This record gives sequence, structure tokens and C-alpha cells, in this order.
Amino acid sequence: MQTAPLHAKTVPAASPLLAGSNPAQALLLTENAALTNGPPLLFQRLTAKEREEVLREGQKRVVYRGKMLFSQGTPHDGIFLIESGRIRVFYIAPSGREITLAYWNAGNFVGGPELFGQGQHVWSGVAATNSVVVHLTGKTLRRLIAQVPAFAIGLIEGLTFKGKCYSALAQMLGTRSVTERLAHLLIHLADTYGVKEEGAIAIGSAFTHADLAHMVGATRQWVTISLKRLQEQGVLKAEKAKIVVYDLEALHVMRGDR
Amino acid sequence: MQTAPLHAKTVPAASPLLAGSNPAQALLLTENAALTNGPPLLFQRLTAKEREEVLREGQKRVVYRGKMLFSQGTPHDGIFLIESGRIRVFYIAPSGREITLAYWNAGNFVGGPELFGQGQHVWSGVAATNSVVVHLTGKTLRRLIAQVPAFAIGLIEGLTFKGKCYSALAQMLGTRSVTERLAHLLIHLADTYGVKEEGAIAIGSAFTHADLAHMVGATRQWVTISLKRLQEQGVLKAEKAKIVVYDLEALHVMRGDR
DNA sequence: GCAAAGGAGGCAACTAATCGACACCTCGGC
DNA sequence: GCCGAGGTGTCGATTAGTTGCCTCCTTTGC
Repeated sequence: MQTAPLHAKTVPAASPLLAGSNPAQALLLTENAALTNGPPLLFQRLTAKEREEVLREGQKRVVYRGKMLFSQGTPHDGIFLIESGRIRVFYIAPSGREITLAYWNAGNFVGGPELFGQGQHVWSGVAATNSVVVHLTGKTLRRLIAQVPAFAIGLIEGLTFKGKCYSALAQMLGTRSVTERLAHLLIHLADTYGVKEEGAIAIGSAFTHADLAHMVGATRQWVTISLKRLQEQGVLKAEKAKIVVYDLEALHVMRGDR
Repeated sequence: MQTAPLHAKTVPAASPLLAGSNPAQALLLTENAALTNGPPLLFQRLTAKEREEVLREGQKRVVYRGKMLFSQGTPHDGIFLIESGRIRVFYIAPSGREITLAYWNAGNFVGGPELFGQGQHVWSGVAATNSVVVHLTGKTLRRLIAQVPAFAIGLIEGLTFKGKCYSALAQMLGTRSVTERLAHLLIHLADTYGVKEEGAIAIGSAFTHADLAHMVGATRQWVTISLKRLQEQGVLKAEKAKIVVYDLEALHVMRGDR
């Protein structure tokens, strides 16, 4: 629960929320079809005036990379709109095993699982990069829903989208082997962050093996072994903080869609 | 997609939706805390007049046990309100592996993943018991949301609840072993459907081993073996169509919460 | 410059879980 | 009565994935 002080010296990049850019909403173990079909971001449904109104109602908060925004088991009230940055939402089981539900980007909201306060967080949120969020309490949310109809619609679509993401994640975890899931994730990363590089695709991700493991629901070691195996097969090459995919087709075959 | 003809002779029990009963909303691999904390059913938020209005807008459909309500890959439009009965929502991977997302009871809605039409079903729905559903198209939904505010709130809460269910399922599948998941499910079944019986709890479920396997994301054989193992340990006794739990505490230990 | 921390990578032992196959049992229909 | 379908019990082979531990390499901070 250590959030960074607001008087900090270095301030993250300015609000893309008001600018209205539309990057991918989230990153998780799922075909990106579900993501590209996502609804417009919550804020894009609003007029400039409405946006200002919403932002005015909330309390701005800066969260530095690695700091917790909210923690599993603590009481919650309302949601956090992500103004800039990226929040990783994850769950830790009693056994210590951890699963990343998703990385949510600017324009979406995190918190929950309830909208209107009461209850405890059943997962945690940590800043994956320096981020700025706007906290809207349950009480404020109720008022905004009544006052700004477009905000209500945006919330409904956001919730529908989250439902899609989580059910897709459950589908993956319930029916695919770890190997298939890793292939899946690599394809997704290549599609989303890949840069073409003379026949190959370079994923310049900042993800560690442990990060990848948490996304596919496996151990760090297994990811290391699998990546090594793929490297031996000539499918890809893992360099530090960079994965170069040579044979995307092979990954598709591993995933089961030829 | 074989729905039963409306002129069928045997008609399922009459609508508990209008009666306003409140059974568990759903059955799935999750601690029942998430379920008991669920919001009031969609219809309980409405006045009798509003209920009638909603029911009038939709098209009633009878689905017999084992018949598909909707199928993965087919285009969809709107949602199905469950008036009576129980619908199993499941996903089949290309490999043939199947995972049950949830059994939804009367009072909830299924379909999706989108509310307002467009797109394809990414999962299937089959009647677990003879059921009556009301189909509301995307167009109708939009109109109802605008006309009946309580309906909009009910939808939001329903969506939030589904999000909770699916994320909890992902948490389970991502961090627990099959054994732990089975223990979890058994505890949940005992809590929900269990009948006290001289120190033991009898679960008179109609679930086959395959049904249980689909819920925990495992194979039928593994469930058979695990149940046998538990029986040898004296934790429970599996009779046909009935499981008697002697040592609930042991299941809690297996699950990891002492 | 050094020390500490965290990540990458490797490896051996182990077990949880799958896969495929088959035999059996029970129930309902003809 | 026989037959077929669907559910259960079991076996052996195989693999997928975990656990625990250890080394090396970077990065960062002092």
C-alpha cells in the first residue's frame, strides 16, 4: 500500500486521457481479437466538458513503478481510472502462487471487484510503469452515473470488456497446456509490440521470465526451459530484455490454429 | 442449436422470476463467499409492473435438458434471461478439452459476451435441466435500459457479478492444483446443496464425474481416481448420484485454508 | 571502486496429471 | 429377454510441470 508522495520530483508524462488516444486497453493471456474488438475507452465516450467533470470529482494520485495501488484483502471503495501508465492486476493464492489477471493501460479502470465500495479487494494492483490514476469513490460513482449517462454506458461497456477478458483467461487456463499458453502469449506480444526486423519480429518487451510465468500461470523455471527449447528449435531467440521471433508460424502450430 | 418446440407436452415448472425467490445465482468453481455476496437478482430490483414490461418485450423459449441454447461460433444478438431452470455455460478448445464456466440459475442472464448483439458467441450454453428463458435482443436491451433505470442498474450489477465469478475462476485455475480445485468444489457443493446427515453431509448432486471434471478443468479419470483416494482416506463416500462427506475439515486442509 | 539485489539460466529428483484403452455395471427401450 | 448408451473403475505408459538449489551475470546504489 506504499503509494508515492504527490510532491515527488519526477512527474510521469501528461494525461493521454484528455488527449483521447486509443492504445490497446489491456494486455493479458488472450487472443487479441477480444482486445481489438474492445469498446471505445471509457473516456472517449464523453465530451470534453464531461471529462473535466469526472476528473474534477476524483482524486488524482501518482503511483511509481513497483508501488502498490491497492492490495488484496484490504477494504476498497470505488475504482481507479488510469490516466497514464500501466497497472498490473494480480492475485496471490495462499500457497504463494501468483497469477497476473491483466495489465491495464491508460483509459481503463481498475479496482473492484465491486463498483460501489463495500467489501475487500480480492486481487492487488501494482504500477507496472510510473502511473497517474484518478480515484472515484463509490458515492461519487453513483452520482456520476446518474448525472452523466454516457459515463454509465462507458462503465457498462468497460465491465462487459473485463468480463470478456477474464472469461477468456479462464478458458485459456482451463483448456490449454502451459506450452500452448506461452505460444499464445508470444504471438500476442509479437502482434501487439512486435517490430519487423528483416523477416523476424522483435519483441522489445521489458518482461522478465517471472513476469511471463505469472501471465501464463506457470513457474519461472518452466518459462526459462520452454524458451530455451523454442530457441533450440530455431523458433525464436531470447536476448536480454528482447525476444526475436523467427518462426511465427511455428508458434501458431503450437497454439493449435495451424 | 436444437431448441425444443414450444408445443411440447411436458412444460417445466412455472416462472419463479415473477415469484421473486432467491436461490444461489450460479454454481461454479469458486468460494461461495463471492456468491453469497452477490447482488440481488436482476429481476428483484424491478417492480411487478417493470417485470411485466421486460417480459413482454422478450421472446419466451423452452429448452429441454441437454439441448443447446446457443453455440460457440454462431452469431449472437442480445441475452437470455433465465426464467426457470439452469443453464450450463462452457467452452470447448480446439483440442477438444472442455471447461465449464458456470451453471447459471433462474434470475440471471446468459449469452454474451457482448450485450448489444454483433459478434459471435465465444462459449456455448446448454440446458442442465428443463428451462424457460426469455430472449432480449440488443435493440430491445437498449430501449429497456433507457426506459427502465432499475433495469440498467440490475444489468451493471449482474455484469460486475459475472466479472467476479470469471476472475475468481481464473484465479483458481491459475494458482491451484487439480486436487485443491476438487476439494474446493466439494466444499462448495457441500455448503450449497449439502444435507446434514448424522455428522456427515450428503450432497445429492446429479453431477457425473465428467461434469465435475469439466468444472475443475481436469480429466474424467483424474476425478474418479481422486474421489477414490478421498474415499480410502475416509474423507467421503461416493455412492451413485450422491456423495457423503464425513470430514469437511480434511477438505479445508487440502484446499489450503486449514 | 565495491557490495547487494535481482534476474537469467541450469539441473536433478520428483509427482501430478494426462492419455488411451478396456472391462464392467446399470438403466431404459424394444 | 437382449441391446445399446452412458457412467464408473482401473491400469500402465508417458509427459508435463514442479520443487529446490546453485551459479553466473547485470544493474543499481553507496
